[in-house]
Amino acid sequence: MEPEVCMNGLCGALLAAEGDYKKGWALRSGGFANLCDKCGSAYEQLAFCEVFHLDDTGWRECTSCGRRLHCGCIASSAFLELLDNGGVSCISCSSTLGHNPKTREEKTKETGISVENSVGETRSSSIDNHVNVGNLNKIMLTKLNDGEELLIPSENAVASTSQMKLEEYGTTPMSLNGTSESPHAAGIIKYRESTGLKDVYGSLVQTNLTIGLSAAPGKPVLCPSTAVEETELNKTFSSFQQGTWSRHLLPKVPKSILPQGFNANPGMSSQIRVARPPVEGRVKNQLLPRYWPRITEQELQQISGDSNATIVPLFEKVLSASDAGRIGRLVLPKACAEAYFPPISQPEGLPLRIQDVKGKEWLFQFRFWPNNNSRMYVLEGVTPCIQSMQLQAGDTVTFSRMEPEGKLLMGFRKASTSTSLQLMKGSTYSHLSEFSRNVNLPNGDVGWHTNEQLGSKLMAGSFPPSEKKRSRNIGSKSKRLLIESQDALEIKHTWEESQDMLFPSPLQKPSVVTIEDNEFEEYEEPPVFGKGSIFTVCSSGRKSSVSHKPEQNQGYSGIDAQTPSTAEPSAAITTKHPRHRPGCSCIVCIQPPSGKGKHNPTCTCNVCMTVKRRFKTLMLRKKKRQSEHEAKIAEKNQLTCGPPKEDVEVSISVTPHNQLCYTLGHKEVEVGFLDNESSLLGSESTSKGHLDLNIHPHREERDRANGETRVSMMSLLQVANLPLETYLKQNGLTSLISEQQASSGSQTLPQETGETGGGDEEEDDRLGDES
DNA sequence: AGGCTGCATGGACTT
DNA sequence: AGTCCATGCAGCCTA
Repeated sequence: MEPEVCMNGLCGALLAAEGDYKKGWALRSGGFANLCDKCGSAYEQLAFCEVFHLDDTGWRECTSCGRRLHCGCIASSAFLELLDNGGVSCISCSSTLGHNPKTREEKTKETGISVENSVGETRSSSIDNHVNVGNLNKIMLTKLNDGEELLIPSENAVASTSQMKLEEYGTTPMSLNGTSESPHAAGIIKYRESTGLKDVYGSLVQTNLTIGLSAAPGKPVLCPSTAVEETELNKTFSSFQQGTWSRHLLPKVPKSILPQGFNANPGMSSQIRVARPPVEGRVKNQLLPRYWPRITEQELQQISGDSNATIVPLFEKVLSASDAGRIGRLVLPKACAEAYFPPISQPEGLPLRIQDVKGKEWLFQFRFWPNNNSRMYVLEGVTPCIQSMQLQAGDTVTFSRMEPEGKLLMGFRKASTSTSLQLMKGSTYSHLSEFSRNVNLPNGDVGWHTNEQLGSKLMAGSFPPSEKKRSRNIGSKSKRLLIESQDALEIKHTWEESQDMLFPSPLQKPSVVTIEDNEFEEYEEPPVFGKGSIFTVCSSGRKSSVSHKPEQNQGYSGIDAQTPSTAEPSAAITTKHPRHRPGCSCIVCIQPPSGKGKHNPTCTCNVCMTVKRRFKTLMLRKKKRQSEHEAKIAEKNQLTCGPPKEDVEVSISVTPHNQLCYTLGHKEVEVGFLDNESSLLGSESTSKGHLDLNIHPHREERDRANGETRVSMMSLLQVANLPLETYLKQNGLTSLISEQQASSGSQTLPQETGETGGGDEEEDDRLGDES
């Protein structure tokens, strides 16, 4: 399909070929996505005038459900004129054509900026935050509510595609003036709305406003833009470190982002979380905005009680897993530590008294470690304090200073309440407010990131790149913690899916235990991962009965779904394998690459050979253990009728994805995928007898209407009892025969007959060493 | 054995 | 290329 031109043909923008945007929800640079209200899936909407596809009417189809979606969102509204006939045109075309802008204006007057988005809901914002996009290189925003001017220099222009990276926040750009100075607004705002989860917040507009104000009234105020990256903010804000808070400039929160029942009112802006740039000049260019203390105006007002003390927010930090862990060491941002904490010259540092939200004083050791010719500052002994605050990874600790005493204060903000709940309650900084009832706002600028994390933080399963930066710091554990309460459902779902991957020992029948209306199969033997299990819920519960459905695993990636860690999603994500290097042949590193056809059955690459070796090892081990097992059974049968415990220590399973796994105790190891048409352990008539390392389980899933394919334990045992050579020949692994012969008695066999525990690791290590 | 300490490592990010 | 920082881990300490 040839790229099309903008439907009005005036701006000349090339529109994406259909195939480009229908590939899925994966975002490309400059693109953004909307969520389909029907299926919740995202569809890609490319940056307007860059590549933006409109069909004849300006509607598009959800790539998932086919539902037609309106090309409207708060961002695109900056560019689009929603036509009466349902079509869409960009503002430049619209203005040229003389389209009556009142359509949107009127909507705007009703609810601020009000544009129907893809789901038909009304996204609104204050009219004062009227979207305005000027030309690409220069934007002048004028006449704020109070008459102050905002000037966005060209180098920081909102629409500077080269600099603006709004996706850093996953937010919706908004500018701040009430008049559009640029009738030919055809700027491109790089914008990404969070996608990937069927999240109630996914459709919420996120607003990110960052404004620098000079203290001098009347002067043009440099505004780094409503959407610039942090570095830009840093640069720009450096000019305003000594400015004053300008509460009047706080943007109003779009209704749509507010919790239900939260009515917009003039005080609403007070609840916008503000990232304050550092108040002290010595770090103004060093402290990343992520460490800027964020505080809502309402919180400030709460703090501004009747106390005479002045609270100076210094910085904040999202707790990492390490910070919140039991080690009790809180890594301090270097710049923050050097800026706000006493200077230390010795690694031992010095004790630091910090008062917590309850007024309790804690004594920490503020010290540093030499690190790469630099320093790594830590607060030691924070565990009791963190536990006292019930903080977890993902929560935020805030450091402030009480003036004039200079006492350090430590507040916190729970991740679970840092967004909508806090907006609702407006008590985010209530902890901090306990410090004082009166605060003189430090001179500073306003840099606010309105609900920057609303929604984007929720993308536990698919953090948008915009959150990459922040998520990096907090890791997957933090992702878990950043999940809103509503997303507990997601966790539960994952848990269910994990349950779904358990399968009882084939040799034992599970007993059913009911826990909180959920019926669980209780296994005397450890369940096997990678096989289907039965997860049921009582009739009184939420679900009646859930049998195994391959589709349920669609949410998994091909790898994750089969790895044991899937049962612990966070663990699966946090594994970074820092010690793994190229050539590592551990089971993680040799995950079969996706894409059928990359590996032939005769492929002798490291991955294939390792898999084959392992399979061979498995078979040998299986054979040996089976013979031992049978001997034990015979022995036990003479004494008792109880089933042998060792039965399922080793098992082979074929998942519904045709994935061949073997399980050692609790440990499940993926071997590879069975060829689509073959059953590795099945009948000879259908077996091609080779491992296909590249079949994507989900693709196979779709092709396979029968659902799961399982091999009975007995057949596995039969296979295991076959002479290895026979088996290998049957299954096209003849190459391994010669290999085995070559290596028999030297390396493999002695180890194969060794201890069961750690056998895989031993082999991994050996293979790794070999490689 | 388990906890603690100090350092090393490496990915992510910045310059 | 340099820097930051989250985290792993070896070695030491302690119960």
